[in-house]
Amino acid sequence: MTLDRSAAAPQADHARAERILAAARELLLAWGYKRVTVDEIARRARIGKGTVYLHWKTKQMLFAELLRRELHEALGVLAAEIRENSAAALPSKVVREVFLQQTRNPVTRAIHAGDSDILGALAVTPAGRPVIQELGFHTLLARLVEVWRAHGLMAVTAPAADQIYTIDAVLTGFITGGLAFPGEDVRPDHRADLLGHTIKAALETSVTPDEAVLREAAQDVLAALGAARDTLMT
Amino acid sequence: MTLDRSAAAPQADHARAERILAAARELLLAWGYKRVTVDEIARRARIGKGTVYLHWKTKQMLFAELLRRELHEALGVLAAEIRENSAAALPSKVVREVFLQQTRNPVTRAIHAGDSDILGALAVTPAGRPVIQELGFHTLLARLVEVWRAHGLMAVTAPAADQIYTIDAVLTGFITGGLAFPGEDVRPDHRADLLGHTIKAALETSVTPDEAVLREAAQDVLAALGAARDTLMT
DNA sequence: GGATGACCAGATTCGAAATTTGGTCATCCA
DNA sequence: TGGATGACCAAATTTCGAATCTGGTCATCC
Repeated sequence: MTLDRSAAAPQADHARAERILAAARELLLAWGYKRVTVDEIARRARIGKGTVYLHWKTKQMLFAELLRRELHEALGVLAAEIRENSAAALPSKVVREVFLQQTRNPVTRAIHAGDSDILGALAVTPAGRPVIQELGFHTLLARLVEVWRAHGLMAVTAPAADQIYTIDAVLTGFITGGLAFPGEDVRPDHRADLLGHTIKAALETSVTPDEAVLREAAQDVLAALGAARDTLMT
Repeated sequence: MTLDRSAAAPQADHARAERILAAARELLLAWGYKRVTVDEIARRARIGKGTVYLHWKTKQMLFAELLRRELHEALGVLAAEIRENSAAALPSKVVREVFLQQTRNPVTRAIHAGDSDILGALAVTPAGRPVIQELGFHTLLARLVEVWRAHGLMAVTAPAADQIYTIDAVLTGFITGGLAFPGEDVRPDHRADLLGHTIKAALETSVTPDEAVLREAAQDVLAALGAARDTLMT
């Protein structure tokens, strides 16, 4: 029977962790980070509150994992698209897709929509290491720029730091949403297109890249994404 | 003596208004909108509190005028630069300059740096009409895009609304500052250059504009700026 | 008759009590 | 006997009424 238990326990453990995560996600979307209590999460997952703490050291770490998973998933989608079509590895396409993910994903959108308190939670890796959000994203962006430059998709005449800064600023601006606009709000897909066009015009090299070059670049971009995803899950 | 008074009174009135405005500006920079009291403004201007209300109906209107003046001044600088050099009327140059004004001006910077409570105050014209800030800025931007398109400085193939949106989003992103950056912060002038480059690449027509065309466009831009400035002062 | 500051009502702040909540751990089963 | 649990605790947050502050008025004064 001990065999049974030692084999079944981790399984049950895993399933239970999933239930907790699912409950946390539901509540996060419904109430926002601050309103969600560990008690309520436990109730929804039909377990005792203490049990939550058998899986995560703190509430913050629980949510950090939730967010890391969403990010992991989003990067996965991006990677899949690039594998399917090398052209998706172009700077403008990647930035466009990041914007769309950010806009579409209910969790990131919920975070962005006022509950930025949660951002503090992201600053923790599963192991407990600090700063994943900014540093992680920034590291990835820096690596991508490096790759794009190496493959001639971006000009190497301008400093990489400037290009990184520009991408970050423009992306931020489009996500923030061109502030208060009277009347008609532009649709996400259309905004994404405008963003893509802006990045392309401002940063991509004008020559249409060779298909072979594109494929090689895509490999490196995929590698960068993979590394980022791994870091995310530690 | 009544002659003397009727001639001197408006003069004194004007000078007094200036003193009040100056005191308000000082306090705004030192304390931020919310901390500043009408009492303190009056004290600094060496007048009674009630006197402030002989000039403005409310505290909000007093600060609205202060901000409108700053904006008026900023647009004046921009106009002067364009008069001196037609090339300054190019989209990228104008946006670049707006960014620099926004960054340099202590008042707008103070507002942007946390005291957004004050933004409510901007939403009032001297007459008491509503919404100057967004609507005023947006109207000007729309008019400028119109002018730039008319003179072939911007592509007319893309919808004007898209171009307006793009400019607004990019400008917002650069002002917001490419969010949290580790380590070195890019210097304002350099950021302005990157912004200019981005706008130029994304929106300006690639052909170098003829000097004559540029001069004509500059005239229209100046007219638009003048109109905006007039509206500002009602 | 223009300037003033005491005055007022509403807004803001303060602070202590009450409540909530993240996190622990003695207890309890399976 | 080890994993699950919920009563429990300290710290944080919320409440709410009192105290204070401040925008705006107006009777008074020069």
